[in-house]
Amino acid sequence: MDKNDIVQQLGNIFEPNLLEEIVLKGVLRKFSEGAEIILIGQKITHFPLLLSGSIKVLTENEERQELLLYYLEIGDTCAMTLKCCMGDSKSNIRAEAEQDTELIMIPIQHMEEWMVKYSSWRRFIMNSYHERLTEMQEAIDNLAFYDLKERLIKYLRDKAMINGTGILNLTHNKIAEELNTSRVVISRLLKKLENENLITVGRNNIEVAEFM
DNA sequence: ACATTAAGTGATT
DNA sequence: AATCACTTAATGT
Repeated sequence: MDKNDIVQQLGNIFEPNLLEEIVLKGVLRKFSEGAEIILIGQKITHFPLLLSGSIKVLTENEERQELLLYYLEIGDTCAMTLKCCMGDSKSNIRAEAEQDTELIMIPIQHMEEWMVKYSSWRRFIMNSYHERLTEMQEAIDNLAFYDLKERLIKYLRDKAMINGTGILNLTHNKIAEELNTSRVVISRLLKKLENENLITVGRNNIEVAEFM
């Protein structure tokens, strides 16, 4: 991916002068599927702008139990990282490449400067906060108001959407971890969903039906 | 052939 | 819905 591609991907979001600065100051990075992008407790020196692929963002407690929060797609940035730029600079989330992903990493010192200089940057930041906050709210009432079976259905549907395919390479164990439950329970629920013809399950993969 | 990892099952809380 | 203990099946070396 070269400069022209970057301009292409982000051209609708940012004004030309800002685009130039992004290309100039940013560092291009690639992560392959499954790679860890940000770890909990990691110090944040750059914040990511997503060029291609997708990233999943999770929280984790002291016992290393995790919970999926939301996905980032092209043109998104991580609001949690933005938060880190403001105050204390340790990450309280974990980010992992959901697919092969290209990012442009921008040193955090440009944050504030750009807020003053570029209106498209201000709009972008506000927008990101808004979107992420909305997604967080969804994640919360998902947790509070739905049982595990419904959460699992949502999880599979989102995953299929993000990956653009109904065929998901997942183990029951991975799903259980991301939904913070146990493998046995997931296995049983998947079997139920299969009986309802919503999915078909195989070893290391699940196929989500079209209409789901 | 053997060890490892993923998934299925029944019983219990 | 979680946990335990155990089985079966698939896969890697």
